[in-house]
Amino acid sequence: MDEVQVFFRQSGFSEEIAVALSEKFIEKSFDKGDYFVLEGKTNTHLAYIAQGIFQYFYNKGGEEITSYIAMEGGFLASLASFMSQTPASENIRALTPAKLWMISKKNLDQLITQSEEFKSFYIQILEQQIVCIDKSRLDFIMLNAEERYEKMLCENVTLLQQVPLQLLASMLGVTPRHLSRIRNQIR
Amino acid sequence: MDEVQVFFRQSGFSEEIAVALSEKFIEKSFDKGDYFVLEGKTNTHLAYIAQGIFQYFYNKGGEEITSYIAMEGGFLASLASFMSQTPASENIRALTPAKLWMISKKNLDQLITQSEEFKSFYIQILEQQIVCIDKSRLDFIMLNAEERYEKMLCENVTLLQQVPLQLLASMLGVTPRHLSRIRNQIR
DNA sequence: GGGTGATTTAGACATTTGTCTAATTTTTCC
DNA sequence: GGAAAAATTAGACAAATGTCTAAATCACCC
Repeated sequence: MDEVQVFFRQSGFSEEIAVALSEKFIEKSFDKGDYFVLEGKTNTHLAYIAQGIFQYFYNKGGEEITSYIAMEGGFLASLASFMSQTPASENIRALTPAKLWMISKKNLDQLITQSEEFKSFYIQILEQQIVCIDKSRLDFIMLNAEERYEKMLCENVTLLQQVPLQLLASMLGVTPRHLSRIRNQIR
Repeated sequence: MDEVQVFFRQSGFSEEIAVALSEKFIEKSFDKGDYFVLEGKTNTHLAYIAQGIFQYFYNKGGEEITSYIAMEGGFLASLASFMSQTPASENIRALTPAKLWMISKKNLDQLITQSEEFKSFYIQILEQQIVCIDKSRLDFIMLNAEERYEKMLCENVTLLQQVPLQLLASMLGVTPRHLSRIRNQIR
C-alpha cells in the first residue's frame, strides 16, 4: 500500500496521517472488461485510478452510450449512486488492465468525520469535480461536435491514442459516422 | 435577517448556530437586469435565491448563450470563479426583481473552518450540486432536443411560465426556430 | 387604450447529422 | 502467420437543425 501513502504525502498530509488514510484503502486489479459499477447495483466504493482507463456508459435500448472516460490519476465513482447509496443507472468498466485504490463509502464517511484535515481535502476534491463537470456540460451548450473534438484533441492526446473512436464519438455526442466526417474535414 | 435563520433552522442547525451563521449573510435586492456576476470580474459572493430568477450566460461573438437558469431556493455562483477566486468567464443577471442572501468567500471559508457542523452542511450542498450538474450534462449526451424539452416541461413548469422561450431554447442548446418546431410537434 | 418594441411562430431553403450499408484497415488470438 | 473479429472510413439518402426573413401575437408604457 506504499503508493497510496506517497499519494497522500504529495497531497500535503503528514506522514502519520498518510499512513492512517492509506490503511482504509484497498488495492484491486482489474482485467480489461471487468466492471467497477454495474447498472442496478449500488456503487459501494470510491476509487483512485492508479493505472488504466475506465469507461462510463449507459444502456439505451440495447445501445451502449459512453458518457465519460476516466484515466490514470482521476477518481472513479457513479456519483449519484455512491453519494446517496442507491442503485446506479450507469455502468463503469475497465477498457484496459487497471489498478485501483478503493475506499468504501463507510470508511470514507469515517475518515471525513474523524479527520478535520481529510474533510478539507474531500471538499477540495468535490470542488474540483464540480468545476470539471460544469465545464464539460458547458461544452455541449457552447461548442458543436467539431469544436468539441478539437478541444479533446488539444487537452487529451492519450484519449485519442488509446480509446476506440466509436467510444469517443459516443462521448462527444455524435455517431461514429459523423466523427469520421469531422476527422476527414480537419485533415 | 430572520428568514436566513429560519432557513438554517430548517436545515437542521441549532438556534444558536443558526443565528451565528445568519450573521455572516447579507441580504441584497436586485432589479430586473442587475448583474450578480460580470464576465471578467471575480465572483466574490455565494448566494441563496430567496426570491427571483437568474440567468447564467456567455458571450460568444456578441451573441448571448444561456447556460443555466436558477430559481428561488437554489444557489447562485459562477462556480469556477468563486471557488478559485479568479475572473469569471460567464455572466449572471436577474431576469426578475430578486432578493439574495449573500456570503463572501472569506466568510464562507471562515464558517467552514470554524464550524464542524457547517462544514458537513457544505459538503452536502457540494454533493447535491455535483449530482445535479452531472445529470444535466448527461441529458445533452443521452437526449435529443425534443426529449430535453419534454423533460424540462415535466420537471420545471415555472420555467416555462416565467422565462422567455428564446432563453429556454438557448439553454436547451437549440435555436428559437427549432424550439418553436418542437413545441408545434408536441401539440 | 393605443402605439411601440419584444416575443413567438413559421415558410423556404441550406447545412449538419443520422441511418444503413459495404468496403477497407487494423487488431486479436490460436 | 493467417483467419476471424473489431474498428474505421465512406457513399447515398433521410431526418434534424440552422439561417434568414416576415408575419402575427403579446407585453409594456405614457
